Amino acid sequence: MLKIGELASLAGVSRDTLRFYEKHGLIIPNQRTESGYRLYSNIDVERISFIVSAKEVGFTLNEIHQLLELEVTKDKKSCQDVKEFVDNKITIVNQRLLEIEKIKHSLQTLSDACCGGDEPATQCTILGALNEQAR
Amino acid sequence: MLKIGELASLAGVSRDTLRFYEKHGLIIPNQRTESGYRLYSNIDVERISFIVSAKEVGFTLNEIHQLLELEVTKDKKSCQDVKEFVDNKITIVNQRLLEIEKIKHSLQTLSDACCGGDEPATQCTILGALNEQAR
DNA sequence: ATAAACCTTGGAGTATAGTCTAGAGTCAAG
DNA sequence: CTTGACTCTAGACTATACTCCAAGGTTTAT
Repeated sequence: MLKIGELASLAGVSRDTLRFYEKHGLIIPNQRTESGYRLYSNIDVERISFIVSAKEVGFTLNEIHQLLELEVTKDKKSCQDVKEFVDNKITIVNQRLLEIEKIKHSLQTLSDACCGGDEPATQCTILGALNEQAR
Repeated sequence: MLKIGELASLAGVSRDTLRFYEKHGLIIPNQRTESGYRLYSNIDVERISFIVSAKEVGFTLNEIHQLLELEVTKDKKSCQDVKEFVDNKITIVNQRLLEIEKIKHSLQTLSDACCGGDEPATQCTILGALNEQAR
Protein backbone atom coordinates (compact mmCIF):
# COMPACT_ATOMS: atom_id res chain seq x y z
CA MET A 1 0.00 0.00 0.00
CA LEU A 2 1.30 3.37 -1.04
CA LYS A 3 0.62 6.82 0.27
CA ILE A 4 -0.22 9.55 -2.21
CA GLY A 5 3.30 10.96 -2.36
CA GLU A 6 4.78 7.53 -3.02
CA LEU A 7 2.37 6.77 -5.84
CA ALA A 8 2.90 10.24 -7.23
CA SER A 9 6.66 9.93 -7.55
CA LEU A 10 6.32 6.37 -8.80
CA ALA A 11 3.95 7.42 -11.54
CA GLY A 12 5.63 10.71 -12.32
CA VAL A 13 2.62 12.88 -11.58
CA SER A 14 1.88 15.30 -8.77
CA ARG A 15 -0.14 14.58 -5.65
CA ASP A 16 -2.60 17.21 -6.79
CA THR A 17 -3.03 15.41 -10.08
CA LEU A 18 -3.86 12.18 -8.27
CA ARG A 19 -6.49 13.92 -6.16
CA PHE A 20 -7.78 15.60 -9.30
CA TYR A 21 -8.11 12.23 -11.04
CA GLU A 22 -9.89 10.82 -8.05
CA LYS A 23 -12.33 13.72 -7.98
CA HIS A 24 -13.09 12.99 -11.62
CA GLY A 25 -13.60 9.29 -11.11
CA LEU A 26 -10.49 8.08 -12.92
CA ILE A 27 -9.06 6.35 -9.89
CA ILE A 28 -11.24 4.87 -7.24
CA PRO A 29 -10.15 5.49 -3.67
CA ASN A 30 -9.60 2.04 -2.20
CA GLN A 31 -8.77 2.63 1.35
CA ARG A 32 -7.84 5.21 3.87
CA THR A 33 -5.81 5.03 7.02
CA GLU A 34 -7.60 5.81 10.26
CA SER A 35 -6.36 9.35 10.00
CA GLY A 36 -7.78 9.69 6.49
CA TYR A 37 -4.65 9.23 4.40
CA ARG A 38 -5.30 7.67 1.00
CA LEU A 39 -3.80 4.24 0.41
CA TYR A 40 -3.13 2.97 -3.08
CA SER A 41 -2.57 -0.54 -4.40
CA ASN A 42 -0.80 -1.97 -7.45
CA ILE A 43 -4.01 -1.72 -9.42
CA ASP A 44 -3.91 2.02 -8.95
CA VAL A 45 -0.33 2.10 -10.19
CA GLU A 46 -1.52 0.36 -13.36
CA ARG A 47 -4.47 2.68 -13.74
CA ILE A 48 -2.31 5.78 -13.44
CA SER A 49 0.22 4.46 -15.87
CA PHE A 50 -2.57 3.72 -18.33
CA ILE A 51 -4.01 7.19 -17.85
CA VAL A 52 -0.63 8.79 -18.46
CA SER A 53 0.02 6.74 -21.59
CA ALA A 54 -3.43 7.28 -23.03
CA LYS A 55 -3.22 10.99 -22.35
CA GLU A 56 0.15 11.20 -24.08
CA VAL A 57 -1.25 9.74 -27.26
CA GLY A 58 -4.10 12.19 -27.32
CA PHE A 59 -7.04 10.76 -25.42
CA THR A 60 -8.91 13.16 -23.16
CA LEU A 61 -9.53 12.33 -19.53
CA ASN A 62 -13.14 11.84 -20.47
CA GLU A 63 -12.35 9.22 -23.08
CA ILE A 64 -9.90 7.54 -20.73
CA HIS A 65 -12.60 7.42 -18.11
CA GLN A 66 -14.87 5.63 -20.56
CA LEU A 67 -12.11 3.20 -21.53
CA LEU A 68 -11.43 2.38 -17.92
CA GLU A 69 -15.10 1.79 -17.23
CA LEU A 70 -15.44 -0.70 -20.06
CA GLU A 71 -15.99 -4.16 -18.86
CA VAL A 72 -17.25 -6.94 -21.03
CA THR A 73 -19.32 -9.39 -19.21
CA LYS A 74 -20.07 -12.21 -21.55
CA ASP A 75 -23.65 -11.41 -22.31
CA LYS A 76 -24.23 -10.18 -25.82
CA LYS A 77 -25.59 -6.74 -25.08
CA SER A 78 -22.60 -5.51 -23.16
CA CYS A 79 -20.37 -7.08 -25.80
CA GLN A 80 -22.10 -5.23 -28.61
CA ASP A 81 -21.81 -1.90 -26.84
CA VAL A 82 -18.19 -2.34 -25.91
CA LYS A 83 -17.23 -3.58 -29.36
CA GLU A 84 -18.79 -0.57 -31.01
CA PHE A 85 -17.11 1.89 -28.70
CA VAL A 86 -13.76 0.17 -28.83
CA ASP A 87 -13.73 -0.33 -32.59
CA ASN A 88 -14.35 3.36 -32.91
CA LYS A 89 -11.33 4.08 -30.76
CA ILE A 90 -9.25 1.64 -32.77
CA THR A 91 -10.05 3.58 -35.92
CA ILE A 92 -8.91 6.78 -34.24
CA VAL A 93 -5.79 5.10 -32.93
CA ASN A 94 -4.93 3.78 -36.38
CA GLN A 95 -5.23 7.25 -37.87
CA ARG A 96 -3.03 8.58 -35.14
CA LEU A 97 -0.47 5.88 -35.81
CA LEU A 98 -0.28 6.88 -39.47
CA GLU A 99 0.05 10.52 -38.56
CA ILE A 100 2.71 9.94 -35.99
CA GLU A 101 4.66 7.73 -38.41
CA LYS A 102 4.50 10.46 -41.01
CA ILE A 103 5.73 13.05 -38.57
CA LYS A 104 8.44 10.73 -37.35
CA HIS A 105 9.71 10.17 -40.87
CA SER A 106 9.76 13.82 -41.66
CA LEU A 107 11.60 14.55 -38.44
CA GLN A 108 14.08 11.87 -39.39
CA THR A 109 14.49 13.34 -42.85
CA LEU A 110 15.04 16.73 -41.31
CA SER A 111 17.60 15.35 -38.91
CA ASP A 112 19.49 13.22 -41.42
CA ALA A 113 19.35 14.93 -44.70
CA CYS A 114 20.10 18.55 -44.19
CA CYS A 115 23.46 18.65 -42.44
CA GLY A 116 25.94 19.49 -45.13
CA GLY A 117 24.30 17.17 -47.60
CA ASP A 118 23.40 18.37 -51.04
CA GLU A 119 19.65 18.11 -50.70
CA PRO A 120 17.63 21.00 -52.01
CA ALA A 121 16.74 23.62 -49.45
CA THR A 122 13.05 22.71 -49.69
CA GLN A 123 13.79 19.53 -47.79
CA CYS A 124 15.27 21.44 -44.92
CA THR A 125 12.05 22.42 -43.19
CA ILE A 126 9.51 20.18 -41.58
CA LEU A 127 6.98 20.82 -44.33
CA GLY A 128 9.60 20.18 -46.97
CA ALA A 129 10.48 16.89 -45.33
CA LEU A 130 6.82 15.95 -45.09
CA ASN A 131 6.28 16.64 -48.76
CA GLU A 132 9.41 14.80 -49.74
CA GLN A 133 8.09 11.52 -48.43
CA ALA A 134 4.66 12.12 -49.89
CA ARG A 135 6.22 11.61 -53.30
CA MET B 1 -6.11 31.93 -53.20
CA LEU B 2 -8.62 31.00 -50.56
CA LYS B 3 -10.67 33.10 -48.22
CA ILE B 4 -10.76 32.20 -44.57
CA GLY B 5 -14.04 30.32 -44.75
CA GLU B 6 -12.84 28.24 -47.67
CA LEU B 7 -9.60 27.26 -45.96
CA ALA B 8 -11.52 26.55 -42.79
CA SER B 9 -13.89 24.06 -44.33
CA LEU B 10 -11.06 22.54 -46.38
CA ALA B 11 -8.98 21.99 -43.29
CA GLY B 12 -11.81 21.06 -40.99
CA VAL B 13 -11.21 23.82 -38.49
CA SER B 14 -13.18 26.94 -37.66
CA ARG B 15 -12.49 30.43 -38.96
CA ASP B 16 -11.85 31.49 -35.40
CA THR B 17 -9.25 28.78 -35.05
CA LEU B 18 -7.44 30.06 -38.13
CA ARG B 19 -7.39 33.59 -36.77
CA PHE B 20 -6.26 32.21 -33.43
CA TYR B 21 -3.37 30.35 -35.09
CA GLU B 22 -2.41 33.46 -36.94
CA LYS B 23 -2.40 35.50 -33.77
CA HIS B 24 -0.05 32.95 -32.26
CA GLY B 25 2.30 32.90 -35.21
CA LEU B 26 1.48 29.43 -36.50
CA ILE B 27 0.34 30.64 -39.86
CA ILE B 28 1.77 33.72 -41.43
CA PRO B 29 -0.70 36.04 -43.11
CA ASN B 30 0.38 36.19 -46.73
CA GLN B 31 -1.89 38.61 -48.32
CA ARG B 32 -5.04 40.57 -47.88
CA THR B 33 -7.56 41.84 -50.34
CA GLU B 34 -7.95 45.60 -50.56
CA SER B 35 -10.83 45.37 -48.17
CA GLY B 36 -8.74 43.47 -45.64
CA TYR B 37 -9.90 39.90 -46.24
CA ARG B 38 -7.24 37.29 -45.59
CA LEU B 39 -6.05 35.28 -48.57
CA TYR B 40 -4.46 31.88 -48.14
CA SER B 41 -2.27 29.82 -50.46
CA ASN B 42 -1.54 26.10 -50.80
CA ILE B 43 1.33 26.48 -48.40
CA ASP B 44 -1.13 27.54 -45.74
CA VAL B 45 -3.25 24.48 -46.47
CA GLU B 46 -0.19 22.32 -45.83
CA ARG B 47 0.69 24.20 -42.68
CA ILE B 48 -2.80 23.80 -41.25
CA SER B 49 -2.90 20.14 -42.08
CA PHE B 50 0.46 19.69 -40.39
CA ILE B 51 -0.75 21.59 -37.34
CA VAL B 52 -3.87 19.46 -37.09
CA SER B 53 -1.93 16.20 -37.46
CA ALA B 54 0.74 17.18 -35.00
CA LYS B 55 -1.85 18.31 -32.51
CA GLU B 56 -3.72 15.03 -32.81
CA VAL B 57 -0.66 13.06 -31.86
CA GLY B 58 -0.06 15.15 -28.81
CA PHE B 59 2.16 18.10 -29.70
CA THR B 60 1.22 21.42 -28.19
CA LEU B 61 0.79 24.49 -30.36
CA ASN B 62 4.00 25.76 -28.87
CA GLU B 63 5.96 22.71 -29.96
CA ILE B 64 4.34 22.82 -33.36
CA HIS B 65 5.34 26.43 -33.66
CA GLN B 66 8.93 25.47 -32.97
CA LEU B 67 8.78 22.63 -35.50
CA LEU B 68 7.40 24.91 -38.17
CA GLU B 69 10.10 27.48 -37.50
CA LEU B 70 12.89 24.96 -37.94
CA GLU B 71 14.86 25.58 -41.01
CA VAL B 72 18.23 24.08 -41.63
CA THR B 73 20.47 26.28 -43.60
CA LYS B 74 23.57 24.36 -44.37
CA ASP B 75 25.92 25.99 -41.95
CA LYS B 76 26.96 23.80 -39.07
CA LYS B 77 25.57 25.82 -36.21
CA SER B 78 21.98 25.80 -37.38
CA CYS B 79 22.36 22.13 -38.22
CA GLN B 80 23.57 21.30 -34.74
CA ASP B 81 20.70 23.14 -33.08
CA VAL B 82 18.05 21.65 -35.30
CA LYS B 83 19.43 18.15 -34.99
CA GLU B 84 19.38 18.35 -31.24
CA PHE B 85 15.85 19.65 -31.09
CA VAL B 86 14.54 17.27 -33.70
CA ASP B 87 16.25 14.20 -32.27
CA ASN B 88 14.64 15.03 -29.01
CA LYS B 89 11.25 15.10 -30.66
CA ILE B 90 11.98 11.81 -32.42
CA THR B 91 12.60 10.19 -29.05
CA ILE B 92 9.28 11.47 -27.81
CA VAL B 93 7.54 10.35 -30.97
CA ASN B 94 9.03 6.88 -30.67
CA GLN B 95 7.79 6.57 -27.11
CA ARG B 96 4.37 7.68 -28.25
CA LEU B 97 4.41 5.13 -31.03
CA LEU B 98 5.10 2.34 -28.55
CA GLU B 99 2.39 3.58 -26.25
CA ILE B 100 -0.17 3.92 -28.97
CA GLU B 101 0.68 0.44 -30.29
CA LYS B 102 0.21 -0.97 -26.81
CA ILE B 103 -3.12 0.73 -26.43
CA LYS B 104 -4.19 -0.39 -29.87
CA HIS B 105 -3.39 -4.00 -29.09
CA SER B 106 -5.25 -3.91 -25.85
CA LEU B 107 -8.24 -2.33 -27.55
CA GLN B 108 -8.06 -5.08 -30.15
CA THR B 109 -7.86 -7.73 -27.46
CA LEU B 110 -10.84 -6.19 -25.76
CA SER B 111 -12.79 -6.08 -28.98
CA ASP B 112 -11.89 -9.57 -30.17
CA ALA B 113 -11.47 -11.74 -27.19
CA CYS B 114 -14.34 -11.14 -24.85
CA CYS B 115 -17.44 -11.74 -26.94
CA GLY B 116 -18.63 -15.15 -25.96
CA GLY B 117 -15.13 -16.56 -25.95
CA ASP B 118 -13.86 -18.50 -23.00
CA GLU B 119 -11.19 -16.05 -21.93
CA PRO B 120 -10.92 -15.32 -18.25
CA ALA B 121 -12.85 -12.29 -17.08
CA THR B 122 -9.64 -10.46 -16.25
CA GLN B 123 -9.03 -9.98 -19.95
CA CYS B 124 -12.35 -8.26 -20.39
CA THR B 125 -11.31 -4.80 -19.23
CA ILE B 126 -8.82 -2.47 -20.81
CA LEU B 127 -6.31 -2.99 -18.01
CA GLY B 128 -6.77 -6.74 -18.23
CA ALA B 129 -6.11 -6.62 -21.95
CA LEU B 130 -3.07 -4.43 -21.42
CA ASN B 131 -1.62 -6.83 -18.89
CA GLU B 132 -2.36 -9.79 -21.08
CA GLN B 133 0.01 -8.62 -23.75
CA ALA B 134 2.66 -7.61 -21.23
CA ARG B 135 3.20 -11.30 -20.60
C1' DA C 1 8.96 16.70 22.23
C1' DT C 2 9.37 19.34 18.51
C1' DA C 3 10.53 20.34 13.85
C1' DA C 4 10.30 18.68 9.20
C1' DA C 5 7.89 16.28 6.10
C1' DC C 6 3.87 14.38 5.09
C1' DC C 7 -1.27 14.27 4.70
C1' DT C 8 -6.38 16.40 4.61
C1' DT C 9 -10.17 19.60 2.39
C1' DG C 10 -11.98 23.39 -0.17
C1' DG C 11 -11.46 26.78 -3.16
C1' DA C 12 -8.95 30.01 -6.04
C1' DG C 13 -5.75 30.60 -9.87
C1' DT C 14 -3.34 29.31 -14.36
C1' DA C 15 -2.20 27.59 -19.09
C1' DT C 16 -3.79 25.97 -23.28
C1' DA C 17 -6.75 26.03 -27.00
C1' DG C 18 -10.17 27.54 -28.60
C1' DT C 19 -15.24 29.69 -29.14
C1' DC C 20 -18.53 33.34 -29.11
C1' DT C 21 -20.32 38.08 -29.41
C1' DA C 22 -20.78 42.77 -30.88
C1' DG C 23 -20.56 46.14 -34.08
C1' DA C 24 -19.12 47.24 -38.45
C1' DG C 25 -17.67 46.67 -43.30
C1' DT C 26 -17.80 43.79 -48.00
C1' DC C 27 -19.51 41.11 -51.74
C1' DA C 28 -22.59 38.35 -54.87
C1' DA C 29 -27.30 37.22 -56.32
C1' DG C 30 -31.94 38.39 -57.35
C1' DC D 1 -30.21 48.26 -54.34
C1' DT D 2 -30.99 45.53 -50.75
C1' DT D 3 -30.71 40.98 -48.55
C1' DG D 4 -27.90 37.27 -47.07
C1' DA D 5 -23.58 35.31 -46.65
C1' DC D 6 -19.21 36.49 -45.79
C1' DT D 7 -15.37 39.13 -43.61
C1' DC D 8 -13.01 42.32 -40.07
C1' DT D 9 -11.34 43.55 -34.97
C1' DA D 10 -11.37 43.42 -30.10
C1' DG D 11 -12.55 41.45 -26.24
C1' DA D 12 -15.25 38.34 -23.27
C1' DC D 13 -16.25 33.59 -22.32
C1' DT D 14 -15.57 28.38 -22.04
C1' DA D 15 -13.60 23.66 -21.35
C1' DT D 16 -9.92 20.90 -20.04
C1' DA D 17 -6.43 19.76 -17.08
C1' DC D 18 -4.14 20.86 -13.83
C1' DT D 19 -1.60 23.73 -9.91
C1' DC D 20 -1.34 26.40 -5.89
C1' DC D 21 -2.79 28.08 -1.39
C1' DA D 22 -4.64 28.26 3.28
C1' DA D 23 -5.53 26.26 7.45
C1' DG D 24 -5.26 22.45 9.75
C1' DG D 25 -4.12 17.39 11.30
C1' DT D 26 -0.47 13.28 11.27
C1' DT D 27 3.94 10.87 11.13
C1' DT D 28 8.72 10.40 11.51
C1' DA D 29 13.40 11.52 12.61
C1' DT D 30 16.55 13.66 15.85
